[in-house]
Amino acid sequence: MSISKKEIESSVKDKDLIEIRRKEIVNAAVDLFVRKGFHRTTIREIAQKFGMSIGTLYEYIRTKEDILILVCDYINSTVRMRVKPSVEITKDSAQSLINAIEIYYRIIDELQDYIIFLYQETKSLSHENRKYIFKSEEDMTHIFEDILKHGVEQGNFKIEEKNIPLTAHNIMVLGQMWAFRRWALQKNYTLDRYIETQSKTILDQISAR
Amino acid sequence: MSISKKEIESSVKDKDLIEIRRKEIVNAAVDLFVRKGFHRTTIREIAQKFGMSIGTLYEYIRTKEDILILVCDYINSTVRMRVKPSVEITKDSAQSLINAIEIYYRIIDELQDYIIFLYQETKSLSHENRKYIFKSEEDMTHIFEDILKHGVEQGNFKIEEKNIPLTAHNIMVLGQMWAFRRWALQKNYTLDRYIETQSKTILDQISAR
DNA sequence: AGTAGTACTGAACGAGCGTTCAGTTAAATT
DNA sequence: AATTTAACTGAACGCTCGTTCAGTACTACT
Repeated sequence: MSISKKEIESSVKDKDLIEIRRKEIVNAAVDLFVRKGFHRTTIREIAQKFGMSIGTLYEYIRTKEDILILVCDYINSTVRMRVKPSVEITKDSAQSLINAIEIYYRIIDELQDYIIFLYQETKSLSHENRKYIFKSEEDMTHIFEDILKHGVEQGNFKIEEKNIPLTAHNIMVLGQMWAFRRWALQKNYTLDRYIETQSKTILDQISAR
Repeated sequence: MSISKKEIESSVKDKDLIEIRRKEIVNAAVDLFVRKGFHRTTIREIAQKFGMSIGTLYEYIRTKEDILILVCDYINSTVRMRVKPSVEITKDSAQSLINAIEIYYRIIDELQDYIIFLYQETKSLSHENRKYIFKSEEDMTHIFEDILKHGVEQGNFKIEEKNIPLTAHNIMVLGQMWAFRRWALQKNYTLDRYIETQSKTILDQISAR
């Protein structure tokens, strides 16, 4: 699931302990990063937040960017792990899609601060690690692509083959927009209404008439 | 047009000179910010880039954040100033909308680095200045709202009254997505094709059948 | 010529921060 | 009991960077 975790070196030998400590690090860092941003959060704060010394912290990571990778990875897999098992592709393609959209959009609402954080701090990652985050986002896109493809095969949806990926991206971005445009949207719409309206719009668009 | 410019204090008296120097500052800063990000860019680099001393630079701004405000403001007004005059509301609502979308999406393509920058660094602004940027984005949204409203009145579009703002946001975000999802989209689609497909999708959605 | 005001200069200040490392503690091994 | 190893500690290092300010250059007015 998380490739990057394994790639970050540590001077501690005990693999289980690494797992435990890194979870503590991520838990402390995620809050601080989301609230204050990556650059404004200091190593000192992160260490202090769960009562570890700076020295020990540095036994489990090499640089501050490592923590950012851990956090980004954590957010991404949280979203993915909660969407994937709930999504099911049934014969009723429209209903499958509506379900998937609802699940995804509700998670975005719940984790909106984290989603915004991802949008804003991905750029602070090195090229290679950024690619990893994009990869993870493409995995999510595939979930929707699969539903769409299946719907097309069943004759329920009408989308040109080569537009399926684009449609999947549209569905995702219209969801993420709930987070990063909240200053406008959440003043005027409730989440329920938003989900309903957007799903209807998307379905109208692709339904075979 | 630019409220914030007037609000940033300067110890220099000559208003015209302030205008000139600030343009130089913005020109130098915009490139560096977009390339390296706000936090990684130093005052020294900005000053050096156009051969001004650090001391002088500080005669025209109070803090580094002032430069960020100037840059964000510059990007926003550039987009707005290039879209607004080109948009016209004619009797052919569909054509008006297609035109507006094309103009806006092409500018996004041209200024994609700047758009991404705005998305990522708005959070570095103080609460008040962030509100100003959101305000500016809402102004852009109104351009599309007006076209939609007019189309509804003419009986060409079929959108529920209270969904007009949401539709306008959708149109904008589907454009901006071309920039911040370029790692996926620009591999698989050309700009022309993207504009065509998205416009058709949007129009299908709102056209009175 | 003298004075005042304006724009400009860049060395110096000082605070903050990521990172290191000499040393401590405690458990495991011999 | 002695020795080795693993995990942990936090003061100290060194560097960066935003910001200031005493001083210079130049112009305009008296």
